[in-house]
Amino acid sequence: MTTGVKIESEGQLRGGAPCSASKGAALSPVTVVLAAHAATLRTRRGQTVALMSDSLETAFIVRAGVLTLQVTMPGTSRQVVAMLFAGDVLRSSYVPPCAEGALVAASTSEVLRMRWGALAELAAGDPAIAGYFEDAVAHQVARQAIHAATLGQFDCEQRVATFLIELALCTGVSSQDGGMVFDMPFSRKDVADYLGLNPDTLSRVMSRLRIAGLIGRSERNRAVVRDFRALAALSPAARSLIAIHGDCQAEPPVRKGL
Amino acid sequence: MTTGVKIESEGQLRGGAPCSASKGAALSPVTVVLAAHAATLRTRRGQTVALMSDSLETAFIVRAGVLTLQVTMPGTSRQVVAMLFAGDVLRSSYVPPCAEGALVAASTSEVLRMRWGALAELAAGDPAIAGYFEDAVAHQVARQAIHAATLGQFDCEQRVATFLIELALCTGVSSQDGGMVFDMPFSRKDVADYLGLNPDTLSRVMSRLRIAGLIGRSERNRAVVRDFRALAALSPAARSLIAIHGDCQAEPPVRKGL
DNA sequence: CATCCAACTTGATCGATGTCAAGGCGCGAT
DNA sequence: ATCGCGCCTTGACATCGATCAAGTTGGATG
Repeated sequence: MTTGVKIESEGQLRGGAPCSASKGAALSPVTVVLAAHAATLRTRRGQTVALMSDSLETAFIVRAGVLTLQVTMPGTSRQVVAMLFAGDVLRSSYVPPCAEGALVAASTSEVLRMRWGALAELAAGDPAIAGYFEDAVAHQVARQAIHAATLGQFDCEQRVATFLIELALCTGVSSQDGGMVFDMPFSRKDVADYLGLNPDTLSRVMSRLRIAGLIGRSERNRAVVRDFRALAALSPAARSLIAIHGDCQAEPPVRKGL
Repeated sequence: MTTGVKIESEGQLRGGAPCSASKGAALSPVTVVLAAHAATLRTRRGQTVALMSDSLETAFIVRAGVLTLQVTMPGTSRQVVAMLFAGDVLRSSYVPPCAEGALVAASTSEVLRMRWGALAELAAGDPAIAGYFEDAVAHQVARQAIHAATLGQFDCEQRVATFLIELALCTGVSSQDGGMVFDMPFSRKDVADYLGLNPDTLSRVMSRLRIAGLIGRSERNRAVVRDFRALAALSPAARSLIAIHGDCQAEPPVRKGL
């Protein structure tokens, strides 16, 4: 609360280039139009955003920052279902019934909120809005598929590598020597819950990667990937992630052999 | 190929009540309208449906049967990302790039296929279609969240219980004694790949459940849940699954506060 | 500057689950 | 009917990752 960063201007809250849902850039014209019909929420790290207002279905559009969508089934520890970046969208009905769902800001972030009914109406009147929403959802569903494969098939090292690559692609800036630097908006427990790992195990894997020189020792809340290529070699999902997230970065989308 | 069941009439391919995406019943008016603009694919068990035609983005609407969406990352075994039932929808862009994706019929099934662009156009002209599609997607995203929690947090017994409950709710018919009977359209390996388990482990868990009397020994391609309540008690996701899938059964869609 | 506390690290140990291999069952083919 | 094959089951064993506990770090606070 005391160290909160004041939001100055839109779109550059984080160091990295904003990662957007597929084509729609973070501050695409569509989100500007939507902003006129929506409430703009500005959140700090750790803040929880209510998923329903007045028990009405609600829609959210992330304009900046990183958030997590979490689900807790009775008797188990929470699962971080998805990381949400600029351009991503959310409906409260995306959270399963009879489960505790939470939308939590991992960093200072900016989110548009409106009734789902209002958004559906806008979308009905403007194909650009409908298309933006559909494409954002498609993008996120594809990421969810990668996440499912990560949870179901990868060993712990592959999971961690996958996570680091995703975050680096979405919020990182490359250094000239093949490395990347980015903010780490998550606690160890957050990451563990995203990857379905034990926090201790996660710590061990990170240490191993650090010793191997793939990642660097970093200050609090900051991460350094020293050798992106080597990290990518560890993750079976690397190519997919680069294809899906890469085109938000500077580089032109190469995407050979798709 | 030789034992294929001939499709006689729509909507009753499987024994159970069709499970639909939220409100839209399996053969809701919307899918009837869409059928006029789409190709109708009829598939047998094991048949793979091409996700793209002419490298154009394609949309699918499941009208009957069960299909699986599978993703394989290089160097790992496949992950069954989702089971698709009547009412569910799919865009080819839901499959991550640079990964091998496949849509495979688990049972005799019926699927509508059309260009995504054509569906988007229809949706733009008819809010009912747009709403049907959006709600179907929301429904599936919520199920994906449950699946992620299953893969990330549940132990093997909880995973198997969760799977059996989902399938029972979607395709099963209840017997009077608290049990349910349904077709088992998946091989042991399919289920294992859905749950992120080893097939041998799955076999062991099923044996344990059988010995405990929760499920019954069944003929080939058929499953019997003897004690649904006891099975539900094993799965932390049971309440969510019942809430999400239950309303395709007899009960009218209550959904208060939408 | 000293202290406190939360978050992280790391070692030792255990158990759940994966792996391998042998055996059984059922279905289709001959 | 019998054979052969694919799929499933089950036991023995190996291994990865979870758990527990002690120690360390670093930032916040007075």
